[in-house]
Amino acid sequence: MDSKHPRNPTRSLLLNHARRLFAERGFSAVSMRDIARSVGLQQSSIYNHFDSKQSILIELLRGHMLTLNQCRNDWLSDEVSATEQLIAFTQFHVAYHIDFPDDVFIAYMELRSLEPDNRKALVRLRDEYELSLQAIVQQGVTAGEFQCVDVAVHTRAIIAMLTGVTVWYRHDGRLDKDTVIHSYVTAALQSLGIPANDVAHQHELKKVKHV
Amino acid sequence: MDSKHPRNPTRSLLLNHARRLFAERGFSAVSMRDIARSVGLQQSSIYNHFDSKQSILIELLRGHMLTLNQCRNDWLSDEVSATEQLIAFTQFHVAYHIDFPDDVFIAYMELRSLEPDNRKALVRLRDEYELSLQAIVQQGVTAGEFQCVDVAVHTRAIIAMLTGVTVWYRHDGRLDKDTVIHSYVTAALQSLGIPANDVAHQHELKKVKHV
DNA sequence: GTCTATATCGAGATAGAC
DNA sequence: GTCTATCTCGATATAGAC
Repeated sequence: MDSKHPRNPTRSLLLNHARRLFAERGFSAVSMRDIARSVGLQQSSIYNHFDSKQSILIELLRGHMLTLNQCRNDWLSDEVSATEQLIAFTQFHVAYHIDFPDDVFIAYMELRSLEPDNRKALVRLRDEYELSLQAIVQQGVTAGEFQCVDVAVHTRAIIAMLTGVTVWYRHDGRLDKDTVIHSYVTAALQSLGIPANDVAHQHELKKVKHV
Repeated sequence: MDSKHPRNPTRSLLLNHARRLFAERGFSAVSMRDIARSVGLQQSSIYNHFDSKQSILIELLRGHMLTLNQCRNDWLSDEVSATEQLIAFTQFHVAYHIDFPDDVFIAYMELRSLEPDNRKALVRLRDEYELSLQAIVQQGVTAGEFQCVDVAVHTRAIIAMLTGVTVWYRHDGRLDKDTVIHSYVTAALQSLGIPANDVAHQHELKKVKHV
């Protein structure tokens, strides 16, 4: 059935509008009528493209999680120091979260709206992502580059700190994207005991390499 | 009407169960029947204690926000250095968030479920709390104790970092509450450029004073 | 103050014409 | 592939007996 092909334009439109609505109001508070009307269709027409409301959510969450891991792997290389890896991770994470805040918000809030099997698969992808940062932190602690009380707690602390950018960042706000990223890179590195002078130095190196 | 007095036991029971259900499934996904059945009542009996579903949410959110600000004011004194204030704030914030994760989660997620007027009043209380941390960070930067790129961004970064404890902390987990708090105090201070040795020292001082 | 019964509405999903 | 019409269910809220 061609209508269920990922590149069907009506289907893509529905996905994009559902993403925005789910992020704004929450999955349970959005009706199929809301989604249909936002793209100028009748409610029943959605079922030509998706099996159910839940299947729309699953596709949004799977797409986000897979893309996040894929982009992370493309961006990072593991042939550098833990400090350089942390800088690269932070730059990637904040930039991605600034660009796709709706996906991030839905992934954070609506995993519970999934049936158990679907939820488990997505939690695995989320854990994979978080553990990739934990490996960096552990490597830095082992090498004596980083100082922290507990690697697992500190990893979660950094992830939460960076992800919070989605709550307040606005494209027309006081600070531009690069400044915001620089702020978070400094905060993340300093949180692990890297002095501010070294931060500025390393950060600059990384920016020349990757941006 | 006595049934709507705050200390009515059935009313308190309803509030407590609604809090747990809203945190687990989200406001929109919980029905009045769910709340009533969880305390052994019929659905219509709730209306003897609350005017509407929305009024239950308002009472939970208002209670949380007022208590949070009140407890913070009781805990902190502003006659010490910015570093000492930050330690006290972090200890309070993490401890409170460990103790009342459901309130925190609902406050984060369900402000959007409120009608505009009610939402505005609560956003004001939330901002008041966040600005109290921003004042500490600003004081530390001005005094040369703290290093950061942008005070507002770094304040939000710290709040998000600390609040994240609600996502993963379990009372029967690997780490006890004091160790978790110590981890976050270290992370917060280091993020502002305070060296780890000083952190251990100051933190100990603070613990002796307050615990 | 709790109950049963009911009103009114909107939800997700399906059937079948075009 | 979209439409209209409809099914079935459960939602919030109210009325009135006890």
